[in-house]
Amino acid sequence: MIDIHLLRENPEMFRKAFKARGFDESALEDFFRLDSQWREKLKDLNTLRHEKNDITASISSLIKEGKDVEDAKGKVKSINERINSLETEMAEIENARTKVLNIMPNLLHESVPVCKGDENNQFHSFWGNARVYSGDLEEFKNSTAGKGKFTLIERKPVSHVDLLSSLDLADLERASRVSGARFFYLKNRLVKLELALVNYAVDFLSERGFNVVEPPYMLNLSAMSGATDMETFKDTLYKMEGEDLYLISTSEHPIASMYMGETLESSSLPLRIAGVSPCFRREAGAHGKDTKGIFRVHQFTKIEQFIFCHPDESWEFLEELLKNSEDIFRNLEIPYRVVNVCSGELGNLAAKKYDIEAWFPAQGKFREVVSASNDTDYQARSLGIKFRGKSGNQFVHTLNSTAIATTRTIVAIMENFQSEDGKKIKIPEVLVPYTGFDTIS
RNA sequence: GCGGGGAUGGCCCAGCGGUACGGCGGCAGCCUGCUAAGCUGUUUCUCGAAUGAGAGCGAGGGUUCGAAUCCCUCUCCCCGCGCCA
Repeated sequence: MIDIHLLRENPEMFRKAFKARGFDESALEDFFRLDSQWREKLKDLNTLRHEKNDITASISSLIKEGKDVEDAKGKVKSINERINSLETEMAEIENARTKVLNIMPNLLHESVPVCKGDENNQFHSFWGNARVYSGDLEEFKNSTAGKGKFTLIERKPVSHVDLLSSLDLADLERASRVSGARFFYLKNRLVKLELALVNYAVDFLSERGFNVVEPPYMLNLSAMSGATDMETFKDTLYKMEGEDLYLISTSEHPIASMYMGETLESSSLPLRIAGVSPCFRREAGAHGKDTKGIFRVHQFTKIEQFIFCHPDESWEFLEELLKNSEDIFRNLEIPYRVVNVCSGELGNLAAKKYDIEAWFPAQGKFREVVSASNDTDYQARSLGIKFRGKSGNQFVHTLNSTAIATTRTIVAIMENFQSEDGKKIKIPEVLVPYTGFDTIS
């Protein structure tokens, strides 16, 4: 949630962010109309409550003096009626105001490119030496502003979907029978590869000062809507029938809400937390995209980085999160580019977001494997997470970034580490101590 | 699931129908010729330019002129019993 006081004082700042994100600016007018109504009624309400408190206090002393209090009681009764109706009116106005406020997006960092469409995300950097099939060279060069290093290959690598069945690494058909499309049974060495990725990421982040957490896989509505923007996420989340519980779509949400309603000591900041959990996503509205294989699925495991920090430090921490994720992909030897996500494609919470997109030689494209965001105080305000500062309590800043999403990283390994004949997959060196084998064939 | 006990400010804890006591910690200041002790103030949210006012005792209802306090429903925690990987 945005800062209501800041909004009242600097509406133009928010109007600018609305425009850049392609939001309907009428929400601002709605807000100011409702807010001034609300404030006016609050004044009346407080006056009435004051009167009431005075009379109630006087009743106490009247009783002690043995005087009649019926008259005073009557007055309070009529004041109570007015208070009640005012409160009802105010609750309605406040609900409407909160609704408007909840859909309002965060302000933007000045470095965020203003435009719409993923294709307009700003190229930031490239790392690696990509294996590029001649037919994909154009796409590769365009995607890297000509700065991408590459080695041309004669044959396009086999798709991960074909490898899954030819090497007996997953059973998608039976999964679809028992659970539906976009589910999978992972099999054999791919299971170990997934566990290796998890363990590798956990060790990596532990070394970089993160505390590891396995969070609850379900959250109640209050925590979930504090941690995310339910308006956008309602199509993503699975709801448990008959329970006030939602399956998490990322461990970002249970980690963010871990400190819901708390005021932290400033000496405890920054809090670096790494979460390991499955992620459940309905992927509604993704029909027709990546329908085969395990690239886009309803359930996958993810290791997530999360930071609670002092507001002055969050921009440095965004770079730290990006660096951690980049280092992981460098260590895995997967070529990637980093993009600065443009204003029109940012989520409501993020003030800035970097995506790491790995090169997928069989698809001939860069695809998102990591998202690193600074949500500034937006998420912390919705969740009520503060710290005790020198000049009073303030909201912390929160940041999150993927470390490894297993399924996509597995696909990236299958495409980038495939032998020429498409019959073997080499295991990235850093993972071998975790897998116990160096090839899948 | 059953019975019993609980939930009060960052933390600990008192109050159990008349408007939240005290301690610890944090912050600010004072004092002391030394980072110790002591003293004073402050410590949540909302509205207001401000003196100020209002709200707030796990959540939501109810009774009452007045509820942290009494009643009802719910959530969570602790202790026992039961069940269970």
